[in-house]
Order: sequence, then C-alpha cells, then structure tokens
Amino acid sequence: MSQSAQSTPPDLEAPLRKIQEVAAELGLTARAIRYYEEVGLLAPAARSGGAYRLYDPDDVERLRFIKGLRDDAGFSLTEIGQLLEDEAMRARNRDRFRTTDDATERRAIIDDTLVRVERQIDTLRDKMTRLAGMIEEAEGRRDHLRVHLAELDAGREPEPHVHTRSGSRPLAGSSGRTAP
Amino acid sequence: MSQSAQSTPPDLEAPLRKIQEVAAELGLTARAIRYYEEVGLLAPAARSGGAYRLYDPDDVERLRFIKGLRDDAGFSLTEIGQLLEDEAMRARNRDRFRTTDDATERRAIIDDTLVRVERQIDTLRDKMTRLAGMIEEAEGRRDHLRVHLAELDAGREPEPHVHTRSGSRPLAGSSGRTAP
DNA sequence: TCGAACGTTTACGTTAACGGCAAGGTTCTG
DNA sequence: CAGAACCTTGCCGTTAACGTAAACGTTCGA
Repeated sequence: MSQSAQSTPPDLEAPLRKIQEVAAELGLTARAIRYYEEVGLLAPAARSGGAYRLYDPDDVERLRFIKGLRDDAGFSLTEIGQLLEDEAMRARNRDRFRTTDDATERRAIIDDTLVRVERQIDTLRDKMTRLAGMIEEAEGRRDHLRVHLAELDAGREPEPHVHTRSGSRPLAGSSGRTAP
Repeated sequence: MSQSAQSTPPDLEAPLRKIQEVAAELGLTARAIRYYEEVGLLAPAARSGGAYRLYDPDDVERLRFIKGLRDDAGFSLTEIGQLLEDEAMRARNRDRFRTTDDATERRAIIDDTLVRVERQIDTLRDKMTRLAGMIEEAEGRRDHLRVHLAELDAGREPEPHVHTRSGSRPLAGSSGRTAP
C-alpha cells in the first residue's frame, strides 16, 4: 500500500535515494527541496541517467542541516546560503578532494571548510545567547508574578474557593504594576 | 537637527511616547508596529485625544518581546500571537486588575498570566534545546575535520608552504569521507 | 512491453510581513 | 495662527518561500 511498482529504497548497498523518500524522512516536501536547489543551496549527487535526482547520505545531511537552520534557528534561505558554502564550490571541492593526491591541496580544502564550520558555530552560539537572554527575561517575569501571588495569598486568605491548587501555583503577567 | 517643532520626549514625567520614537529605540519601523497592531499583537495604551498612538513602558516591553520572538527565536507573527495573550484580553485584564479590589479576582488574573508565561518559557527552552543540538552537530563536524587535518600533517610534512598558520588551525567540511 | 507510480520542467498562484505612497489630520513652536 | 514635522488611514506593491496544476518523461514489476 506504499510501494507497488518502483522501489529500490530498501537496497542496502545503493546509498542513493529519490526526492520523495528524502523529503519524507526530513519532514520536507519535494517542492521545497527543488526550491533549495533552485536558489543554490544544494545539488543532488547524481541524476539517474539524466533524469531523476538522486541524493547520497551526504546530501541528506546537508539538507537536514538546512532544515535545522531554517526551523530551529529561524534563518532565511539567504542567510543559510551565506553560512554554507555555495553548492558549486562544494561540488568542486568534493571532486578535487577525491582526485588529487597532493596533501597540500587537500589541506587547503579542509582548512577552508574548517574556517566556515567555525563561523557557523559562532553564528549559532550567538543566536543561542540571545535566546538564553529572552528566557531569563521570561523567568524574571515569572518570578515577579510569583511574588505578587505570594503577597496576595499572605495578605489575607479569602473564602476558601473550591479549587485551591496544591502547593504554590501563583502566576504573573504582562502588567508589571503593583496597582496604585 | 532632530527636533524643531514637536518634542516632549525628554519629558521625565509622561511615560507616553509616540510611534516613531518607540520604533527607533527598538530597531523597528512605524509601519511594522502598526502592522503588529493590525494583526492583534498589541494596542497602544492611549490615543492622544483620539489621534496619535501613545505607548507606555509596558507596551514598549511587549514590543521588545515580540521583536525578540521574531528575530532571535525566529517565530512567525502567528506563533507569537498564540504565545502571547491577545491584546483584547490583555486590555481587559489590565483594567479589571486596576479597578477591582477583590483579591480572588486579582489572583485569578495573575494565575492565568503565570500559566501563560510558563508556557512561553517551555517553548523557548525547547527551541534552545534544538539549537544546542545543532551546535553540537557542528562541533562534531569541526572536530572531525581537525582530526583529518592532524592526520594529514602527521603523515608527511609537505613543502613548507609560506603561510603556516600558528598552532593548530585545521578544518573539516561538508564531505565526511576519508577518500578511497 | 505496458501501465501504475513516481519524477521532471514550466509557470502561475498564494501567504506573510512588511515598504511606500497619497491625502489629509494633529501638534508644538515661533 | 501659520507652518514644519510628525501622525493618521487607506491602498497598492514587493519579496520570500513555497503550493499547485499542467504536460510530459522515467522506472520497474507483472
């Protein structure tokens, strides 16, 4: 009920998968993946005799990273493009790295990539710092609200309303006033 | 060269500021702020005799939070709307809180807000966890690249190229292969 | 070999989040 | 009270990131 004609995905040797399979695994749509290719974020490793896009594990990893940068980090595709190396470069390096025997050239390629990865880490760390700041602010508001709650509960114990939450379940909110 | 007619912003008493002033401080545009109001994310506290929007410190805080949720956390305005209480509710609570003397009612308002703030914190923490995961992945790639670099430098020391980086500045990249 | 199931290109449509006017009202200062 | 400098409400335009549909090619099992 999921595969009748075409198949070959459970092939334990060929690490090349078609677009829909990859899309499903990553929680993307085929359209989105093609779009990413269109804007130069990635290019499939192969093209099954000039037609179908075929992705190898490396491609899938790159796609997963792209999705993370978009969903989790909230970057735009343009920003992502600046953060990653453009696909043309990646393809060239991939080839150069496999064909050359020159250790110096390999070193250059790796060195270049390392620099980029370190930049990515810095960018992500920066984002996380700002996010942590927001969390602290929110926690500040929460604590402030809890104090208010405690003050209210301490001042006087009103009629024992039926649904008295167990323990301390105070609350605070968008109004940072003590009220005049 | 920045204020000739109108002014009143350096007024140390009135905590009510006009849109452009607020926009400048937050790094937003007046248009964006009006748009946020249009989609129900906030409403100015006052309206100077039925015209100009006037924002109090509380409004500005809410705006700053909105901007953070958008820029730092990468949420859409729709998601932000679900995370914050809608403005109608906020206005009503704000009023109810100031007018009532009933401790029970105040408690209810604060409690409600607390729950929401705690939800916000959870959401932000969740996002940060995913971001941290991405950072770890990137660090993994970086370390992997460094290992490759070390291997290369160890195997043989090629011609002493001119620009030998000080210490260890290896690099890794988008190709996780050791090359056949 | 043939057809169901998938893939490809091309092109137009859609939604979110504003940008940028135009036409007119408000405010403070001189 | 004039007028510069801001503000207001429309309303149309734009960009990013896909969605969707049409017309056609590719694969592979029966």
